[in-house]
Amino acid sequence: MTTPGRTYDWPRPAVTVDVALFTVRGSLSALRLQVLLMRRGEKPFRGKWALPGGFVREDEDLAEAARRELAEETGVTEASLEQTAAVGTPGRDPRGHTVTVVYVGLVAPDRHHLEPSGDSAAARWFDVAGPEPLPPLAFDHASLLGAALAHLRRRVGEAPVCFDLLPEEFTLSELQALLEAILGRPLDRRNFRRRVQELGFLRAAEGTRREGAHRPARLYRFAREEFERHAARARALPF
Amino acid sequence: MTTPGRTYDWPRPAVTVDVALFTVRGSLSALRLQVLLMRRGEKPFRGKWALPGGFVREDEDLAEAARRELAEETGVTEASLEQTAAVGTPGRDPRGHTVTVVYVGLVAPDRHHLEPSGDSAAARWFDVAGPEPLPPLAFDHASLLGAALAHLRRRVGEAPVCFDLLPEEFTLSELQALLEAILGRPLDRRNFRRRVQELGFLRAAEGTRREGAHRPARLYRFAREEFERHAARARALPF
DNA sequence: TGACTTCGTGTGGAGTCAACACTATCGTGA
DNA sequence: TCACGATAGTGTTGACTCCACACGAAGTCA
Repeated sequence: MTTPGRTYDWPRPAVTVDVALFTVRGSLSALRLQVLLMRRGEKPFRGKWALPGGFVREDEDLAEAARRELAEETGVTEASLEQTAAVGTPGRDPRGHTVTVVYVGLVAPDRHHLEPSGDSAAARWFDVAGPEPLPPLAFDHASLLGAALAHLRRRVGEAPVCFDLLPEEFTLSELQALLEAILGRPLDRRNFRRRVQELGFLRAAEGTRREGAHRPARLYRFAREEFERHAARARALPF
Repeated sequence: MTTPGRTYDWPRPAVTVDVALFTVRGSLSALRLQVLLMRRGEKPFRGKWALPGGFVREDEDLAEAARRELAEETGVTEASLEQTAAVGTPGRDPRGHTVTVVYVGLVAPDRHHLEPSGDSAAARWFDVAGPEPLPPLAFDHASLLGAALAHLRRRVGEAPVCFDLLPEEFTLSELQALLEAILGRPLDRRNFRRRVQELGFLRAAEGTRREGAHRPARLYRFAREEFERHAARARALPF
């Protein structure tokens, strides 16, 4: 903030945003955490997979740029994004000095259609932890992805981000399976149920869900107003 | 990361770094947390106080830019900086669209001399929480400062950042006073002493420090090698 | 030598956390 | 229709962690 003149005309680093967008997919008993990658259609790294993202436009907010790039490249429009970090290591982009701001987001698997468009040849979901490893990524995106995933896992216990991934009414088993998929480890069922119910922003809904040859499950809704009221109580969930 | 051509020539946002540098100053019984501000010598906001910072140069790493700007503007060279967040709200800089990456750091009050130079008219330490409030800050720096302080307070229990602020040998009372100043609240003395000693990377040094008409205090050193070995044990201190 | 100041130390009670197993309810198929 | 399989739903206990709290020790100074 110390330029002598009115404007600053020296060579500037470029500014990009990259989005690590996660979803969960699969049957309740085998939910898999997935990340959205795009196959690059242009140089550099043509043909390699990368996080969706792109250049920030003049007079565009960072979060807005992240949303725009995500929508343009993948058709995903309704994702709540959170900033992870900014990275500007020289040499990370062969086209020139580039500072990227990484965002992380979560979307429901059924609330979006992949519509790769424009200069993006293809967009695909990849299992984060599966039998086959992620493909090699362009730029330093492997490292960005790792940081984004760590951020998501730290964050998912602190805020009700995950309720966006569930239908309006859901069962506690669904909620638990969702968190297990994100965290990548199993949770104790009784402890889990006790805690989330003590939080006080789950409202029992009418009816149950019959979904197989077994006892039906109670349905719940996320009571957003209760959550906002008792935001003080919403200290980190110990997951 | 989707430019069609080799380079990207559209108007770019400028990239700056800003540093919220904190120190503690005062007598042991009344340490005050202070932040380093500069009085701007140029438009815009000439005459207002602001965080030190400036434009990132071509092919310069973000952290390196933060260190350079800090050194150029204030003469402070040995500060370990940590990234807080990136902010790029349109309109936050009247000169044009500017994305800033905020760093937070801590320095010992006696290990630096303020050497405002170049285009900086003045640099001064201000009490963060004192009888007189901070002056109005340029740009959105008040908000950046708040976020940086929150980051520091979250972080100070997780890593031994604060040992940089102490002399080679220090007493537990000094360490406690330091943390109290940073956190802005008192800590229970016995709990504090028990915890830090259980961490296992304080090594008792020879001798004591006589500093008044009372019982002298044992001296300790920070055993960095022990810390690195038992980094696993270095889970968050419950401060 | 008495007063003052900070140093240094341990326990008990409350709350939190993880581990753990059985009954309830439904569908299915013999 | 009855036995089986599969998931839903529910409490307790022990270990650990956290916080609150008070008094003797060791030095200086008047």
